[in-house]
Amino acid sequence: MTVIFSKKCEYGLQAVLYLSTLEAGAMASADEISKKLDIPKEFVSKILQSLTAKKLVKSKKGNSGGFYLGKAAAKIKLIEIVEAIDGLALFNNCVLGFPDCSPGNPCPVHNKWGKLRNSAYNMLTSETLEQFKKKSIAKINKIIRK
Amino acid sequence: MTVIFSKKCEYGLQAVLYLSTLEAGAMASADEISKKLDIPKEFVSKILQSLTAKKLVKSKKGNSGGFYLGKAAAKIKLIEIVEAIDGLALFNNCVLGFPDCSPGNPCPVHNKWGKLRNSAYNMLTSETLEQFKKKSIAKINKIIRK
DNA sequence: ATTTAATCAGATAAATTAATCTGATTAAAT
DNA sequence: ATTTAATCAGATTAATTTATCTGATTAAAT
Repeated sequence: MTVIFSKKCEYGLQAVLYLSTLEAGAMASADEISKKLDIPKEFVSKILQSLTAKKLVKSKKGNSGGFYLGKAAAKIKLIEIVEAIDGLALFNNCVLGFPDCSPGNPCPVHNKWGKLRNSAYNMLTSETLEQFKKKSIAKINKIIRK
Repeated sequence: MTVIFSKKCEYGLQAVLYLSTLEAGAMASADEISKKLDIPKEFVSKILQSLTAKKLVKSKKGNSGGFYLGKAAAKIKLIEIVEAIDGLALFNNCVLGFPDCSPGNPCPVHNKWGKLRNSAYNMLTSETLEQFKKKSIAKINKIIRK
């Protein structure tokens, strides 16, 4: 294995980045998102449902319904999605799995990992979806559906 | 979830760090390791078996047998354990799960993650088990078995 | 020789995560 | 009104990871 985020979280992040590229007022169906990102439709649908429950995403039922961001892209940070899906354990637990890792009882890589973890946290908090928009559009447009 | 290393890998790293704290010529049984690190005996046994197959660890069968490092602690780096158990996908795959993430086709956090990933790699390659020895001893001695 | 305590090997079980399926509800469009 | 296409909800299945069990082999100690 070796993973930072669960598949659920990866898909959630991708889907939310996708929603952030839509023009104001537009929405995207689970089917559209699934096709554009090449991820299982029912799975992305479930994930967005859970994000809907947490107000990060909104949905509209019925014909021509779909999902859209729960608030302005300029007000959403990736960490919110991560927290909603995977939680913040990554930023609290010992990277080597030792119990009670802390400054007073550090594992062999405690300090190094601490710095890294802060950088990771920063990566997820310093920019908003709005600031990622250009890059998101570029990346999503290059995904080739198998 | 949200994990860097699998449980298997965490336990493997802990066990190898434990072996590195033994005095020259000594070995430790799966039972001893299990008790000292508070991890399931059969599991750590299996993991060390797989590391034995890869020559990172050696074992001696029979009464008063056990496991010991396959080479000098000064010649083993954490990355070798990680590679043997989890592989190096962490250092190759996109952190957001996008396909074909590369400088020419980057995801929104590609550059930031690239730097982080290098630091993580460095954390696992810059020091040997020998250099971690003091810290390993200190940490292991503070583990309280439940 | 026998006992004991260890690794080793393979099967199995349990738990978690990932993915899919089915049916109900909702609402726009015809 | 009916059809159609969407979310929603919950159940189910599949896959993977984590953990345990059983028995065989090995070798030191008595």
